[in-house]
Amino acid sequence: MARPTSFDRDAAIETAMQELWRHGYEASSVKKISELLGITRSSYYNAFGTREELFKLALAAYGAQSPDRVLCGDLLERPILVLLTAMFRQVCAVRAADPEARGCLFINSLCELGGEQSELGQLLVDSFISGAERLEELLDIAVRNGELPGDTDTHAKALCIQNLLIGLNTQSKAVHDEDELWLVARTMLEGLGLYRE
Amino acid sequence: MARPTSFDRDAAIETAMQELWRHGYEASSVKKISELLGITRSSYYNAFGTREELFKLALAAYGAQSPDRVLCGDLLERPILVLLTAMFRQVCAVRAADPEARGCLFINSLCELGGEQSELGQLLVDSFISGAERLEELLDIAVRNGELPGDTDTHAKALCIQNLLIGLNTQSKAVHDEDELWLVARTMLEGLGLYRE
DNA sequence: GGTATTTTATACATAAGTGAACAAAATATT
DNA sequence: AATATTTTGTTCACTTATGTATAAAATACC
Repeated sequence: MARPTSFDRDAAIETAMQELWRHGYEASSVKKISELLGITRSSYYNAFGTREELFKLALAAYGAQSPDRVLCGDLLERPILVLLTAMFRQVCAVRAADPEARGCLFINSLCELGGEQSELGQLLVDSFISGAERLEELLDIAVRNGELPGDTDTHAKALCIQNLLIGLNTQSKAVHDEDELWLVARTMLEGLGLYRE
Repeated sequence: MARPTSFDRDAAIETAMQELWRHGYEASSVKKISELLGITRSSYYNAFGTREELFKLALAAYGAQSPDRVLCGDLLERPILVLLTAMFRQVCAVRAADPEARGCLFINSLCELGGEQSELGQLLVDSFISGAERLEELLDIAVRNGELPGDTDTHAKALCIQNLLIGLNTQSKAVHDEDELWLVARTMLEGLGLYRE
């Protein structure tokens, strides 16, 4: 019962996400994104509200295609550590294959905004903590499944996995060779006793 | 034979560095920094040239006080791995103690600008690569000194150390407890066979 | 003291960026 | 077809930001 939008909302979010991924939050002004989308700022504000709102939508869109999304799923067929190892291999492949070396949008944003005492900064920090807790749960399951020794410090290992993810994604901005990235990931996973073929 | 500057140049660079550390490169406009320093943009341009130039000066000032500066020194009294372990402990302490959770200026900048094909982005990427090579040299010395087995893959371990540094510094934006950070560092170093008391 | 030299202040011009207001356009529903 | 509803286009008012140009101020040197 109203005028329809002249553009594809989901496609616009996707385009905006790619730009945020490329240049970060602060560099992605309403003006720039509007011009990129071929819409007026008027339409931007109307469709998405503030810059923060669109950023949150972009983060969600990113999450749906991120190589570490597998960790959020509920149904895990394969053993957890096999899945984890495969995920890291995927991360290395995807990051090395990006000609723009953008790393990970989430981690980039945490780095850019995590220190600020803004709503977005807090949101990113909270998501990071949730991610670590989720990983710890997965490792606890792995212990119960006999994939890991009973005395495994799953809390420490969960933080280490997060640490490795951060490092690989950021490092991929300087190291573009998949084998080099994988060398790091494999060495670290082996050192943590988490590597599984 | 000329009018002297009304401000302390080194102090100004230090103040600018702190601000760049806090909010990143793009957020630190000439206007903001000038107002923060209590000088006019005119003086800014005259004293430092472009924003890039001041940023490079700030990077140098940061490097001189960074917890990982020990890796650049030539004279190493203690065994290298003891020094390395101590450095990581220092990184954890310093990052946890920062009430603003700014992480590491260098790594923040690599994350923000590393992907862009700008002069600064390339400079940061190059510095990162140099850092990895320097670490590899140190590990090679450690092998020769008998601190590490002869078959150690120093290339892999050097990249892993860089990875760990990136992860800890960025993670410190979300994890403010020194013990938690150290837990990650120690677990990783032990896993890599690099931990020494 | 006069002069050369550099810093600082001020102004100018221009572009980018934000946010709101309001009218015009488009469409689904009645 | 009229209307309610939402999107879109346009304008306004304002701040931020960059870069330059030019004049005024302050000092060192002769």
